[in-house]
Amino acid sequence: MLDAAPITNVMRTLADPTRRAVFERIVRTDEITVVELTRGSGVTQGAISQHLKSLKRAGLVAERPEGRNVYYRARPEGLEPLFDWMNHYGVFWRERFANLRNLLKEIDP
Amino acid sequence: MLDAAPITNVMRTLADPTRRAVFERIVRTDEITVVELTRGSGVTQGAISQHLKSLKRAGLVAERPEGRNVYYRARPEGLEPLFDWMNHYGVFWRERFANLRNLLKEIDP
DNA sequence: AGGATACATTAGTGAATGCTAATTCATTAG
DNA sequence: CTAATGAATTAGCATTCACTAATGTATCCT
Repeated sequence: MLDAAPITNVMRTLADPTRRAVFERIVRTDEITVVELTRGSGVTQGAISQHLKSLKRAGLVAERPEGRNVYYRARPEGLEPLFDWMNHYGVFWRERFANLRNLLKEIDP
Repeated sequence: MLDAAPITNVMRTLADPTRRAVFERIVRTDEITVVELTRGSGVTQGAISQHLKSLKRAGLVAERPEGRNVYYRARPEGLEPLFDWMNHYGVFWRERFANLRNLLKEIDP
């Protein structure tokens, strides 16, 4: 069985549309500051900082402070629990599909 | 840009550990009733029914009533928004992920 | 130094969430 | 028919969540 905690963290973090949009924007741009992220986000700078904190806790972003700016970048490894989870349950479907295919082969030669 | 609504639905639905465990159990077993799902779930039958309602709304499961039992089975296509999202933003696992996605496409009738 | 800028943090608030307990509805068994 | 079983639904409750407004803490600029 997969460890549930990291998957839950990643999923819960990305489930919120605003926070996921922040993450997506960080992924698209190589590095981006908080003010830039706030611009056009529809929420306050404080809210953005809170979302960044969540993303950081989930291992989805990393920060690089430089002067009074803080540059955020995506951490690809952070998505790994999600990938593992999907890979794990995709395998189940493959097995079932293989069985179904064999079954159909037997029935209809 | 991807449509955010289905991804949000799927992610929010699978983010809860209890509900995700229910889904995982449905995936592993081919078909399963509500009493069976309730057994060893740690929550009430009512709670399970509520989780099943969420899963159904998200397109992740389908039901087959038979007598006074209702059999639930997984709907692989329900995970497609999640696959699409990861395919778009999880660029780093592109190859691994593309393979998995093609696999599911074969399964999908 | 003093003001402005970038970001983080806090308290407080309304809304949503997951749960239980109890009820309801439908179906099967004795 | 009556009792029991499977499942859905409801009301109520405690907790969590996302947000704002305000404040705090650096850092840069003149």
